[in-house]
Amino acid sequence: MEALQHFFPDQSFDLGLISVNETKSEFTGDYTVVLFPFVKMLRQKPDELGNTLGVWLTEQHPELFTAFQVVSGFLNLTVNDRFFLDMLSRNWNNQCYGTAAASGKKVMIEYSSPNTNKPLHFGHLRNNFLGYAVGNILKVNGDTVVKANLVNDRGIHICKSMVAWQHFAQGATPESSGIKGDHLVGDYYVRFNDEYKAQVKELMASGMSEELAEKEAPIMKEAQQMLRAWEAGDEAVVSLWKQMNAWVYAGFDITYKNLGIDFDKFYYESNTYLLGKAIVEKGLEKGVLFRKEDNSVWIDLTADGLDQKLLLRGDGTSVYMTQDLGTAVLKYNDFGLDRSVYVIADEQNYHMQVLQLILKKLGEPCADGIFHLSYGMVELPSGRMKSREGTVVDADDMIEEMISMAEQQTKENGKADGFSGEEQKQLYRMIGLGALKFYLLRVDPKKKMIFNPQESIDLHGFTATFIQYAHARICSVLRKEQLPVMPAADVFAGKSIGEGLFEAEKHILKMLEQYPVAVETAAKEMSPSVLCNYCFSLAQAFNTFYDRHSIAKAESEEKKQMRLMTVVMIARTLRHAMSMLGIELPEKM
RNA sequence: GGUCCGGUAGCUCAGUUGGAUAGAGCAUCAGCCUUCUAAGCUGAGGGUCAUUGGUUCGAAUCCAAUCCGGAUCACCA
Repeated sequence: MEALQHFFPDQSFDLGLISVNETKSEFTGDYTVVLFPFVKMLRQKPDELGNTLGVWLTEQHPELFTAFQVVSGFLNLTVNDRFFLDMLSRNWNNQCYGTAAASGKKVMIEYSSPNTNKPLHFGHLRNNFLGYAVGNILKVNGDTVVKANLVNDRGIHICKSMVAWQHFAQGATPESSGIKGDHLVGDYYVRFNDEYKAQVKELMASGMSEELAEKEAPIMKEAQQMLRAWEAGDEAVVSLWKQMNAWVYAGFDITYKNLGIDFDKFYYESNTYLLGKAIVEKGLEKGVLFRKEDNSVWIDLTADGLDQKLLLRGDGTSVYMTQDLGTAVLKYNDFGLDRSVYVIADEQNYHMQVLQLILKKLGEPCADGIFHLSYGMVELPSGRMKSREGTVVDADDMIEEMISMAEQQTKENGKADGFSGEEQKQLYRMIGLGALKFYLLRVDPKKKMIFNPQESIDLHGFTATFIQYAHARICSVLRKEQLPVMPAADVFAGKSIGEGLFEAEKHILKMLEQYPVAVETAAKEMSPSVLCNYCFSLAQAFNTFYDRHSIAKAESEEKKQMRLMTVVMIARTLRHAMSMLGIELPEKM
């Protein structure tokens, strides 16, 4: 690209017209320049231009290009092997290859954000993996990243669990029942709903309308009463609330740890739910917001193609949006953020659009940095998961199931023979969790996805296992062969290398050279799937090479050393990329 | 009804700012282990890129309309 710019010293035309692509495999060459864009400008036939350009490039930059071919409007350039070998000698042992220089930008990524009335389910997994991975990707790409979790720890949902616990638990605790805290609390949430349904049914049987029965069910009134007591600071209620939330957090900690996920900062809605009112007051003064007759406060977004939105109830209490306004400003003030990323399902697209627009209208500086990383819902083959219908797949169960599937398949293949018990356990974890993470991250976030249990445990093809296996094969070779011991200069002085890389070798080096670009793209698009695809292709390229050429019995000592450097760099790159996704690679499998 | 998102092989998905004969994996079929790990490799079949029109040297990609699927438009969070 840079070489090309010198060919056109005349800056009168747009250099953006130059487009360079990788050459398709059916043609000879490595990179292709598309000639059509220049034709008009230079009034030359494409093929003539291609020849002139090709001759010029190979003469001026023999260190870069060794040959060219012009095929109907496309200039295919063959890159000098030396270029790739230089890249290899510079980077094969570079721990930081792919890590970008600090950008000076501060980014917060909020994800997970669970409710504290029930355990995490399968739908949360996509959120958790996505947030964790994107946070890492941004970090590697140079940003300073704060991983945040906004815990939804208050509200009617938790009161429901509390009421049911009071009625039915007879003082059961996680310790006394042996049930994980989040599951225990979740059980009483389910119990509440059962009881509520029964009461509604009963009231309707005695002649009440459904609508009225839903309002009058005693257990629901009790929960609402409890919420009011909580907001009034009632000691007994607050103390029960603290206790049950503590159980849930202990449970979440275990789940997060099992998932390999962490956070730098926790926000709790019980601390933030009152924020935002001051912002609303300011908005009223500025005249951006208006008050209706019943004293409720609204913003009119109809001019922007949206609706009117409530920001404060008539009685002065906040709604969801009010809290979110407050939290957005709080985050910004806490860290001085350049960007604030929200990992939230696409059902909240409208909410997030409105949130950003309101902040903008209020003149809040945090508005511009807000980005909604929206992802599609995870559905089962039978349709959408519904907690009320019991079709929810529990996250803890899912993890365990994946690990035991991994164990079963590993044993069937006899792959863990000679492993110690502890090594086996670790391996099953790596494979099971890796498969799950990869399965959820390999698809573009904004597409909704169907979780197919059978497919997710498949360990062939486009999976984490495939990549882990390639890594293990490399480690196996490196255990037997001496790491490159010759100085790079000596290795590459050998004529046997300079005279021609095999296609499979060159393909790998070309891919490795492109790794930093892949990281940059993944960061720019906030898409871990870019890395999934990259790693799969690299592993595939390695497998092809491995099948075709021997490392141990290479054609010359220099070539052997060069191949060892190459596979070291492949393994390092795979680890670097996969660790951003939270996937570990075993040395043996 | 308004807004937003999606529609690519039987299935699940890639496809950079428009570029050559649209690519992977799964599934199906045919080959490859006395030699560095066969959870692998090689090959075959499989397509009206939802439909129609437009923009141009050139469209899966950009524009318009239509069809199908989903989300959302709460004094729930």
